[in-house]
Amino acid sequence: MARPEPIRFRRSTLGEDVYETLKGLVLEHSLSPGDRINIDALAREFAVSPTPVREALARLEADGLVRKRPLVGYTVSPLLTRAEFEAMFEMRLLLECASTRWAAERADTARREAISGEAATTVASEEDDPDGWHAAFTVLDARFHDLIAEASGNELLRDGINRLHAHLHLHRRYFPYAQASATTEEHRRIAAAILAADPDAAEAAMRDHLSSARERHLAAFD
Amino acid sequence: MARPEPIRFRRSTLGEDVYETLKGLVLEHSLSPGDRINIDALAREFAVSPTPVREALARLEADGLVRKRPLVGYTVSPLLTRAEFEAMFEMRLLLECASTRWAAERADTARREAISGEAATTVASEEDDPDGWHAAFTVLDARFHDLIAEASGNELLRDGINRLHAHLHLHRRYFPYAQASATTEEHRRIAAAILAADPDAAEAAMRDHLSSARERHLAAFD
DNA sequence: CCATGAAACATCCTATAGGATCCACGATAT
DNA sequence: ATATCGTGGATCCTATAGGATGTTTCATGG
Repeated sequence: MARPEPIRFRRSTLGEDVYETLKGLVLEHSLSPGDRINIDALAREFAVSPTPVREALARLEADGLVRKRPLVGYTVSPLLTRAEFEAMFEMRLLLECASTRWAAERADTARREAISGEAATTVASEEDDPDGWHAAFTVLDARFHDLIAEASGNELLRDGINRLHAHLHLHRRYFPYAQASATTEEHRRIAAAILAADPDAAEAAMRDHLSSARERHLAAFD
Repeated sequence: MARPEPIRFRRSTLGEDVYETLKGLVLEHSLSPGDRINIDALAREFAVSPTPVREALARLEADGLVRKRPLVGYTVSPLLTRAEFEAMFEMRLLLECASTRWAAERADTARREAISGEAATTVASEEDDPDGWHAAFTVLDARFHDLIAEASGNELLRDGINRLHAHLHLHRRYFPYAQASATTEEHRRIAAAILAADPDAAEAAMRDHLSSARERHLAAFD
């Protein structure tokens, strides 16, 4: 807990900036799951008053990233249990498959090509910074799935997927896995099916991808 | 805009109570879609300070019930457009069908019977209070779907469904429809299939139910 | 040695006040 | 008449301070 950066920001409102910053701290594990969050301490650290911090925490709670016990305080949400993780992947399977199918059915040409382009992109292999590499890969993965969700044309679906992605990201940071090559190949297959406007193939490819990803991640629970 | 109730509540924290109260006001249309929300005025009305009101609004924004423009103010979220409404029902179809299938597959006996019981319940037909009757029917419907979602054993799924229900409710209040008898019958079929542990039949029944409901609601857009 | 109760502490929660920003209105120039 | 600019008012946003609550510690009795 040593981040004595005053952090001078002012994009629009302090509450907004504190929210984004805090979200980043949680997602990159500068704040660990289970940690208690001292509002006054955070306020001092950010050189702001507790008021915008409270507002940011209220929003983070709605995202499920922090938990609140009234008159006691906030804590960073604990890591998913195995059961919760399985439930999360059930939900992902549901949402992502639909997202992919609809993208294959409805997306305009520009979006289809954008998805293919994203799938073709690979992370520069900086061997000297495995941690940074993993982060870059995660960003790439999130963007790929979000592009598909956007192409599905259903913003509620997109929101739901992104909401899950935050928790997936959280889990990944704790149990990084290195099988990125398989993931990239699976992404290419999905993108190809979407480009070909083949909903069945696209959904099947996404289903395979998520099933494989699920297996890869489940190893962390052993 | 005349609700001079001081509102003395103290369940746990003021922020929590204000959140629940405001949510109720929006859902029952005491605050109409598009209305500007004056933080100070609300605080005076509730006899609290603006601070907990802000916190409640931050949470409501995450629920999608209010919209925020930084440095300008909050407004009640506008009613769903036809396209958004269709997207919402697409999402509902996805989530509720899975919810029903899993409930039929996994639920324990007690929950199956609870669902059947809820489906068998009918709203007392108070002819003198059609508005109250409609509200009661809405509550019944929400509880039925939530019971199934709970029985599905996936809390994330349940959250997602309830999130959608808030918007459905909002739309319903503006365009009340009276075909409750059909709804009740459809509920019974779903409950029967779940009780019989027949996932395919349960999912199909839910699909029919939602398709019918979609048709009933879509009339409001003509 | 363990259980119970009370007091001190830390922290959260709320109210109030002032600075900052946006919007609306009106005046002036073209 | 229209467009542009400046001013006033309303409202939001943030900081500070004090009351309220939960937690912990420590002493006391069994």
